[in-house]
Amino acid sequence: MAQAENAERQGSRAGSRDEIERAILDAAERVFAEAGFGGATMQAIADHCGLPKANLHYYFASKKQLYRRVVERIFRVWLQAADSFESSASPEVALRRYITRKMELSRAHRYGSKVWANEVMHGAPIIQDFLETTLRDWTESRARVIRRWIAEGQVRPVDPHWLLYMIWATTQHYADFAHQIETLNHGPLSDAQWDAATETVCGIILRGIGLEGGR
Amino acid sequence: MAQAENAERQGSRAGSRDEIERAILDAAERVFAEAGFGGATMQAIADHCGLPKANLHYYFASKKQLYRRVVERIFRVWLQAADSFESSASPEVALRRYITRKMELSRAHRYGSKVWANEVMHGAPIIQDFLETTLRDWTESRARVIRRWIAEGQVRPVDPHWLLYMIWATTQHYADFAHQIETLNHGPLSDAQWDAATETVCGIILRGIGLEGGR
DNA sequence: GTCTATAGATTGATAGAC
DNA sequence: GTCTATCAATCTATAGAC
Repeated sequence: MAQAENAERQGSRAGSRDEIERAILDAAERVFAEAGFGGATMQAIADHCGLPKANLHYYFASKKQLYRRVVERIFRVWLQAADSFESSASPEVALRRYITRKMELSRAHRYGSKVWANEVMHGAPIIQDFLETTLRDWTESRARVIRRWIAEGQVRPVDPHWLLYMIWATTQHYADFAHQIETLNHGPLSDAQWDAATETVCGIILRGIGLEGGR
Repeated sequence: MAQAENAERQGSRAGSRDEIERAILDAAERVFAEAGFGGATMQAIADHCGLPKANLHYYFASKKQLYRRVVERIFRVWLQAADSFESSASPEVALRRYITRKMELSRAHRYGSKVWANEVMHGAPIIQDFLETTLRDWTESRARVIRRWIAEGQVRPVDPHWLLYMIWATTQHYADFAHQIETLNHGPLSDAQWDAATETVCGIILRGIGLEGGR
């Protein structure tokens, strides 16, 4: 009943507080991605979610805080993809699944990827602590797995870091440089093209470290 | 004599007009890279080259024009790297040389690479015509070369575009995400690490498309 | 909880003395 | 060609009516 009262008070057009916040975060993610933090304006974000500008300051105290919430949300998506790198699986399965998941994320969360890239390019003022803790721990943990594969003779000897950077770079490129890719492609990639690109990325990397078609 | 008069008139501290413009462009490249176009301020650029803010407007009419000049300069560096992809060479030599050159550029021109990435991520408002002409022509020309290699059985069958995107993504990642890499590495990459990363990138890609160590 | 109006701060750009 | 002072525009953030 308290819920219904609440909905009443909010008027008919508006959704719940969570829904409105999500709408604002979606709009902000897109505007931050396309204009950068400095180039983004609260007015543009308000326009993109059909809200009066002042309302944004009711839900989020400041532009900086809104930006921080956007970045935190992207971080959760990143963690989700990181989990798909299962150290218990074979190198073929683990890497193929991880690369595929990262490609899917680049397609589904283009704007999030761009915000992340912007944040890192600008020196990671917001997520520096995350880089030094969660990301570093995750990277070293997977590096150990890859070194184990190498010791077992399953994978050609490479520094795991250069391999991981290559996977991150290549998959995220399809989001961050989507505009360039779509210009060269005379339009957005089709489903078939996404599949082909994913397969090619998997193929080159797996074969490049000595997997698939062995020797 | 007219030259000496000119130097006289400019005062003792300042260099030639070209030197001052270059100093401004260097500073602008760095500030645009680290803050984005919207986040960059003329004041910050002026501080970075030790000039009063108003002088910037004497040499460059507007912030937008200064930005355009920075991007044009980066484009010339890009063209220089593109030339290292020699279609007359063997696939091993051509690709290894191109990748190596791109890695060198990522190391030498970190800020330029970031400005380029920013520009593309924001929809390439300035360089769109270049993407549709020079870049597209270059890409299709090299795609034809790669398809020829494939037809000759020298390279495994892959869509040349996915291969080129992979090379661009991986090499530019070392500039654009330098902050993340240096955080994970506990400091800048050493000469030996740059060499090792370059060698690993070459090795994985060449082997991934069936070159080096054949089968 | 929503919206209009505006205060307060920043910044791009220019005027004018030197 | 250099530098100080300042205008004009823009944007974040808030006040206050509804």
